[in-house]
Amino acid sequence: MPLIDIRTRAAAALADALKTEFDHITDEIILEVPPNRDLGDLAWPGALPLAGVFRTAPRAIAETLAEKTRWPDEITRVEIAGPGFLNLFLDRSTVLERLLRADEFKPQSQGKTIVEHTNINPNKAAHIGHLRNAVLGDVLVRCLLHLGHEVEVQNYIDDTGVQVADVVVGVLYLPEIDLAAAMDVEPSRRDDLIGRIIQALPGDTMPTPDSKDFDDLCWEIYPRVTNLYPLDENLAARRAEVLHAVEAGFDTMALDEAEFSLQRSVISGEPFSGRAIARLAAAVADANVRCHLATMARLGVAYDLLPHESDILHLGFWSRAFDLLKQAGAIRLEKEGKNSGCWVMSLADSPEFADMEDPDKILVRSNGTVTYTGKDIAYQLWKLGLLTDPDGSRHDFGYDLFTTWAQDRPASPVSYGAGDHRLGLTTSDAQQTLPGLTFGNGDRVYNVIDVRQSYPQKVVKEAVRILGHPEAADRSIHFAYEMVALTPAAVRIIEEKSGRSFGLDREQMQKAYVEMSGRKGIGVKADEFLDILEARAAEAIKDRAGEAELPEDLDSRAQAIAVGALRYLMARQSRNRVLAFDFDEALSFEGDTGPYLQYSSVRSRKIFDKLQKRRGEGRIEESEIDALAQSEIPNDLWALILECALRRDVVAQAVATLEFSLLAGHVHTLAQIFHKLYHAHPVVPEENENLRRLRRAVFTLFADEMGVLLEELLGIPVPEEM
RNA sequence: GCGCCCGUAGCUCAGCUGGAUAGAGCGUUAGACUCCGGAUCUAAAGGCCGUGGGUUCGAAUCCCGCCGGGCGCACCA
Repeated sequence: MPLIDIRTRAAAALADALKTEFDHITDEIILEVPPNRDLGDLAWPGALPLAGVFRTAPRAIAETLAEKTRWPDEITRVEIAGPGFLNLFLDRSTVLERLLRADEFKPQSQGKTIVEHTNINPNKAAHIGHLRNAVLGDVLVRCLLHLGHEVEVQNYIDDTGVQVADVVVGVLYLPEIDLAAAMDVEPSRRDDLIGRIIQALPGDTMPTPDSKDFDDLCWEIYPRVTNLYPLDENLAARRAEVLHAVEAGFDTMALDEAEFSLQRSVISGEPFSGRAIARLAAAVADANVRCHLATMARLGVAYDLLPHESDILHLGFWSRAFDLLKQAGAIRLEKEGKNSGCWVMSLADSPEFADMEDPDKILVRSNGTVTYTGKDIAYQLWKLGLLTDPDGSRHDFGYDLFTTWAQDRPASPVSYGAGDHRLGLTTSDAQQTLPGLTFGNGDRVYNVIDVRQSYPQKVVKEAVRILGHPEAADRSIHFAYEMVALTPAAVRIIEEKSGRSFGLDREQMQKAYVEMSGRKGIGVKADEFLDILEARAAEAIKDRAGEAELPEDLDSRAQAIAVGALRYLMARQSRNRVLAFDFDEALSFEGDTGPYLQYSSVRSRKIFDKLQKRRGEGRIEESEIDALAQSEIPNDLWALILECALRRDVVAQAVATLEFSLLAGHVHTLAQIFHKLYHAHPVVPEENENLRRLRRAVFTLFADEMGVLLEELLGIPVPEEM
């Protein structure tokens, strides 16, 4: 029985009294939790604004209502305080009792919610900015599931974009000496290097994440290519060719066939075959996707579907959306001016865009190719179930099984290749289906995307609106968050470690933070950082072990602590503030950190281990709950109980505002209350049986609550020991 | 220029639909259990909540102006 339940009933009772006593009708009665427990457990400040309306002193209003309201039975006492606050006191043992009996909350489903997150360009290793996206998206998913929603998680794969093309350009056209340097091998002829790169692909397996994976190879190649574009005009032309080849596709060409074709072209000096280029690009994208999945698996982040941009192209999603947009008169072909030859969406009629210098957005380039925003409109329509064919049926992808996965506990790492969960991917064969699974057609859609993409996101939303679906547009939500940047200190550390300079000038290094850039190669790679975190956690465990023997599960403990530190770091900061990444801060395990929370949880569970050994008692049992009825519950224990009761209120609030700092703050407060009263309320040494039972009850509640909050909601694993 | 975001303790940040004495962590200083784990706890010091107006019984929170910083306004994503 969460607190929101009592709140709702008390508010309803109060509304009734307001109606009968003052003839005042309202459905907006908000009961809040006062700043401290001396004042009460719930409070209603509503008498104050009503004083003017009723021409009565607020205290008098509050007094009347206190007396006349038929309060729910959990409320034992009502007080008037200050200028007219109505303060409610709860029956402590009743609340404790009901929380322990915890009838599980099963709400009605309100249709399917689709959450799109991660969406890393499949052309290089993930960096810590991508981790922010994945953690926020994943915590949103967990909260939605907790609130009883059906959720589908999609990780969009931009496999036909410029960025993948850039890496392919690098492989095919970067000077051999540079390419070999990027690959960290002896200089060699290109056909040999191509062979080595193809050999480095993970194939159909899921790579184990380490810092020498295929995505790390791409991380080195990519900036070398982008650095060269301004210096070499030919290279830019090559990029256009590659992009074209990628869009055209490769039919069924096998990878070894493509490899042979590319190598033969190197030797003969003939141009590369378009199909072979496209096959290579697909292999590069697929390899990077696998690496990204492996990285996210470390954090316990998983997905239901990998929609591919190439399938959006090949299955005519865009051409269908294009027709719909034309029919609706939302787009036009420009005949002159700077956008001549382009199809643009006019935004001049939308108030939000009216003041823009150029309120038009190009959806089809003058060379006939579609922009990302164009494809995104089609994708968004599909997600909302609005991409329909002329016969009224839903335009859909083909689907295949990418792999299966398993997760032992809610926050454990994800292991791919086994287990009951299926991860689907889209295919270009619309007839292909995955038995028992359907995708898309969501009632509500969250797009977890960097705030810097707000403008194109607004354009996509506006397109949905113009196509006659304003209510669907409102249910399509851009979950915007600020970027992760690096403190200058962090930049210096990376430069030192990698032995190269990013060439930032003095002015840039004086600022509060430096933006990461895949194109320039400035960034902290996700796996690299997780490795550092794990090493530091292992060190901390060893330090604390002192002379004692090292635990056998040192690695898994260190992993749990690393994940806890990282996920909490990402969750606790409000989303629209730039996260300036600093190694010292991120590697801290004390204070307001994930490990602090994990420790409080471990510490509480330990009580029961010791209790079992010394007294043969454990967690509170169902049969003992009645005996708690007459317990006197002191203030500090009560504060812990009340905080536990607050979970659903907090989760609902976090989802409504998309502010997980609220959830993080709640867990931190809870852990803090526990640590503070820990010594004052010993369980094992306590001889008084009633007192011991009460404490067992409260700590059972706390341990369970932390399990739900950390593992289920924040995805932070709680190790057996730390 | 237009739009969005940020400005809270020395530093990094919370502060929910306005509500009672603005909270954490780090850092600084001084302390703590022969006890269920010290990744802990106690205490001290540290705040014109950028600034000026407005609305309100009540403003860190809402509105307007200004100052400082960031981002966006691509035939990139």
